[in-house]
Amino acid sequence: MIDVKIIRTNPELVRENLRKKFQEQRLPLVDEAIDLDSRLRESKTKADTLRARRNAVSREIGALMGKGRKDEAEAGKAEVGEISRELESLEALEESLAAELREKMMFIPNIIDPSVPIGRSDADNVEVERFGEPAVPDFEVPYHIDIMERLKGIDLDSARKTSGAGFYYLCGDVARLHSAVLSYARDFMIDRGFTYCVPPFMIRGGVVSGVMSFTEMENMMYKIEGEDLYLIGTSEHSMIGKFIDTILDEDTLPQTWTSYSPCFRKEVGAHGIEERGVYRIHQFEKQEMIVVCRPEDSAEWFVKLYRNTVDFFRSLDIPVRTLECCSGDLADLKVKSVDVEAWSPRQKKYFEVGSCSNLGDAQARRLGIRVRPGGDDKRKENYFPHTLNNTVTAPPRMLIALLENNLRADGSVAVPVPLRPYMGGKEQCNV
RNA sequence: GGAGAAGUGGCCGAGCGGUCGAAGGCGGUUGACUCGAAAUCAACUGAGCGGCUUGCCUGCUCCGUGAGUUCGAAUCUCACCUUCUCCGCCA
Repeated sequence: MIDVKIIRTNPELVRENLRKKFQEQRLPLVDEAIDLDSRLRESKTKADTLRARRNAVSREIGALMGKGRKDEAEAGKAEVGEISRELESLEALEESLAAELREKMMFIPNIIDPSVPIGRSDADNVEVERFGEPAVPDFEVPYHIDIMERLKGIDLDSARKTSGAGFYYLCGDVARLHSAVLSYARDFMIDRGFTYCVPPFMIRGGVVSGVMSFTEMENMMYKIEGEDLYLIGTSEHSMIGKFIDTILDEDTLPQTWTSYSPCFRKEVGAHGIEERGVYRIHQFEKQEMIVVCRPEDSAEWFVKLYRNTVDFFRSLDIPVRTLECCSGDLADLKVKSVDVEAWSPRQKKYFEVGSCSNLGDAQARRLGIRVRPGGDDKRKENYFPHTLNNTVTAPPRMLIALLENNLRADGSVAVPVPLRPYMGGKEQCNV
């Protein structure tokens, strides 16, 4: 959600942003918001005046009662009664205008960074940089499920019976590799100065609507029946939500956290659940990183964050590239976003394994996260910090890259050196 | 799950129908004293939203959250949330 003041003072910027995102159908929202905003302020001024009068008269009644001047007090009561009746409808109007405005504002996307390439869909995303040599072995690389099955590492049939499509049992070495990747990712980020955290896996509705847009909420979140609780889609939700309604001292910034959690996603409106695979599923686990920082530092943190993921994959010798999300593919809350993609020797192309986003102050504004400026800061008033989030690694999807890139001709899979301590020293997984 | 107690500003803590956005303290900022620091003294010091004469002006809202009673609610009533203590249960 952007500041109403931007719409009030610079509506053309907001319209231009909508055009850049190919959301022309939302252009009318700008004028509607301007209109609602001015009507809201007008009715607020009116109501405030009435409230001021009511407060004054009520105070007088108190004084009169004290002096025993009952008749005059009764006259005051009558006036306040009348004001209250008048206020009733005015306050109802105020409330409905505010709700309507908020509703409109929720659908006006965040102002994207000037560096974001313009494009309609993910087909227009722009490759930024490649890291490592994408290699294709001289034997055929099977589908990842086949690799896993040969290692007796996956049971999708049982999962379909217990839970349906989009779930999995990981077994044996594959399951161990899964845990090893997460443990290694955790320690990798701790070594880079991030604080490890295991957050709640369920959060309240108020937090959910603060960290994501309504469409995302509809399409992603599982709700717990009969309670105001949702299963998190990523630990980013709990980790940013952690700061809801708080004022942070500036010297506690930047907040740099690396968190682990299972992630639950309905994947409605995405590309659907994959029948045979662990690429897009309802449940996975993820090591995440989040940063809360001063607005002027967020661009720098953004680069640092996705470089962490690149370095992580490179430490496992998996070739990756970074892909800049174009304007039309960028979620409404985001200012800028880069995907990290890993090389698939089977498909001979890169596929998404992580996503790094700068949300600007959108989440902070929705959640009421503010910063109290420190001594040397020129700012005098509390301000909204910027929030960023990025994937370190999300197995089992990440396992696809790991298995494909470390597969040998005989079907065995080499365990990359950094993972061996987490695999009891094991150097390979045998068929 | 059951029984009690409690939630007030950055923190501690008083207030328990009107003069309360809230005593007092701590912390913070500024000034005085000092070569400087400490100590001491003085002033200032919550947030959000609006208005215009943009002023260290002015109005509204906020004492866990939401409803209600009342001319008037931090203060009374109800529901919910959270915390603490005891019991039960459990990893």
